[in-house]
Amino acid sequence: MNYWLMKSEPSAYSIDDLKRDRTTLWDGVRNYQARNFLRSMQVGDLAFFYHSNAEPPGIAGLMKVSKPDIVDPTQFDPKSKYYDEKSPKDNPRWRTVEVEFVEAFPTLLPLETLRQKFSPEELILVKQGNRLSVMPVEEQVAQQILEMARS
DNA sequence: GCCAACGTTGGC
DNA sequence: GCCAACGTTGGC
Repeated sequence: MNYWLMKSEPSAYSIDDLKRDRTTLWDGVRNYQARNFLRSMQVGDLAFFYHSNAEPPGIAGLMKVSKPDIVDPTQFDPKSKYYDEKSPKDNPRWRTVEVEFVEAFPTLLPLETLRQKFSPEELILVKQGNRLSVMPVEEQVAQQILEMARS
């Protein structure tokens, strides 16, 4: 079982939206490194739900991978903002996963707190200029995050 | 809204 | 394959 962190702008889709929907398809990721992480996710993996471009930004909750390696349908939808005309139909470029709501933390764990607690080596998220929207989290770090978030 | 830090594109 | 120009992300 692996831990991950996935970013979403809460104005587009928040932890409360996921709580309401119970599951969602994490579509729209158009970065190869993030795509590769998505492809390596397995059912039961846990992922932190990070609110980016928020005030303040931070980790809002936890979710679980419920379906692995799904072809992202938005790449073939000309009306979608994630449409990719260059993606071959017989070899889709963009994959993703379905995630399931696990919990919303009592209070948001702000990026600032994470910066104080973890070095960039421990948690890629806090590396300056990091724009990756899907990233792995070390198990030890994940445990500490859970402890902080739940207390 | 600004802009630094990226990732991508395309000419050469 | 290099790299300048461009577009995007996301903290502030």
